[in-house]
Amino acid sequence: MSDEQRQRQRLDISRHAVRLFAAQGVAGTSGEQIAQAAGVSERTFWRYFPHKESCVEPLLTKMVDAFCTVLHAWPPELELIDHLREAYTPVLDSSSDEDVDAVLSVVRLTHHEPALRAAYLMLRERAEDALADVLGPRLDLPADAIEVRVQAAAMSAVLRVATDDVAQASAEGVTKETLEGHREQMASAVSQVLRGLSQKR
Amino acid sequence: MSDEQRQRQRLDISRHAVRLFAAQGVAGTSGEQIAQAAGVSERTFWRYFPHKESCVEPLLTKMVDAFCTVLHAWPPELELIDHLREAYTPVLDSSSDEDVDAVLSVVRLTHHEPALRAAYLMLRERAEDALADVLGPRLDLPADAIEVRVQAAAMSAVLRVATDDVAQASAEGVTKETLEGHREQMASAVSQVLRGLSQKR
DNA sequence: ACATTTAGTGGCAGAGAGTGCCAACAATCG
DNA sequence: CGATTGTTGGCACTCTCTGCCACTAAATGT
Repeated sequence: MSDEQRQRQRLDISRHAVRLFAAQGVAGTSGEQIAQAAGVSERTFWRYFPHKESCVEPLLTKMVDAFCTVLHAWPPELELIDHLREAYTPVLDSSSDEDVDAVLSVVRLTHHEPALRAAYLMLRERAEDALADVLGPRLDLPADAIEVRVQAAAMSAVLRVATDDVAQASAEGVTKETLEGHREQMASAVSQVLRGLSQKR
Repeated sequence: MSDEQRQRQRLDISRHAVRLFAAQGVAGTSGEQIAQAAGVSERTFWRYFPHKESCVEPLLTKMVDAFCTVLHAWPPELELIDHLREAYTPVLDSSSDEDVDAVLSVVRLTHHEPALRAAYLMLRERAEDALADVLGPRLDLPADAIEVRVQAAAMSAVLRVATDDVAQASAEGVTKETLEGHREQMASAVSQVLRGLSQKR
C-alpha cells in the first residue's frame, strides 16, 4: 500500500476518533469503538496507531504542516508578521471547515485530557525542527545551532499560546473573525519575541 | 499520612524507577519491578503513580521547584541574568549529587523515550504558570494576561533548550564546569528572549 | 492463464497497565 | 478498651497493545 494511502487512512480514522473523544472523553472511548466507527478491525487499528492518544496526530499534523508550508514561503525581504497576514488566510480557507473545527476542538480537548495534551506537545516539539530549518538561514547559522534552536523554541511556544487562545475563543463555533483573530494573535505574539531576533541580526 | 511523608515516599520510588528506566528502558521495566525495588506492593505503587512514566515526576519537580524558588527571589532592581549568576549556584550545590545526576539522566533519557519526553513536557508546561506569576508583576499585568503567558512560554521554552543542551553535555559525568555552563547557558538564552521583554516595559 | 511471491488484514491468545473492591492492619480519639 | 479513620496488600477484572498465524488479494514471473 502506498504511503499516501496509508496517510489518508490514518487521517480518516483520526477524524472518527476525535469525534468520539469529544463526545465521550478519551478514557470513555475504547480502541474497539474507534476501529468500529472507522470500519476496520481492532487489530488493524492498533497497527495504524501505536497508542490511543496518537489518533489526534494526523489531524494536528495537517494543521502544523500547513503552517510550516506558509513559513517556508516566507520571502527574505518581508517581515514575518506581514507575510503571515498575506499568506496565511488562503491556507485556512483551502482546508475543509470540518477539519478546522476538528483541529480546534482537539486543542480545546487537550485542556481537560492530559494524554491528548502530551501528544499535542510532542507534536509541536517535532515541528520546532521545521521552524529551525527556516530560521537557520535567516540567522546565517546551521539549523542545529543553539541560537537557532532557542529562537525556534521560543517562537513555537508563543505560537502554542496563541493557538490555545484562539481555540478557547472559538468554543462556540468558528467564525471568519475568529480565524482572522487567530492570524493576528499569532502575528503579534511572534513579533513580540522576534524583537530579540531582529536585534541579533 | 502527612502530605510531606507521601512526597518523600514518591520521591524515593522515583529514584528507583529512574535507575531502572536508565538501565533497561521504560518498556523493559514493569510496574511490578519498580514496586519491588522500592519495597512496596504493586497495588500501592499504582496508588502513588497513576502511570508508569509519571515516576519521573517527583525528581523533575524537585529541579523545577528549585529554579522557581530562585526566580521568586528575583529582586526588581536586578537584571535576571545577574540574579541567576548570583543565586543559582548555591541551589545546585545544596541538592545531593545523586539527585542532580538522576535529573540529568532523566532529561537525557527523554530523548530516546517518548513517554518520558511527554511527561517532561507536561511538567514544564505546569511550571509556566509559576513563571507567569513572577513575570506578571514585572510587566504590571495579571499573570493570566496574554502578554504575560506569551513571555512565560517563550522563557520556559528557551530554558528547556538550555537544559537539554547541558544534559547532553554532561553525558559523561557531571563536573563543576558543566553546571556553571548550565547556569550561563540559561542566563544567555533567557537574555536572548528577554530583549523583547525589556522593550515591552 | 497459472503458479508464486508479496503485503495488508483479521482473529486469537496473552502480557502488561491500571482500577475497584474488600479484608487486614495500624494509628488516633473518646 | 472499643470505635473510627486511613493506609496497605491481595485478588479479580478490564483495557491497551503485541506476537503469531491463517486468509485474501494484488503484483509478478514463466
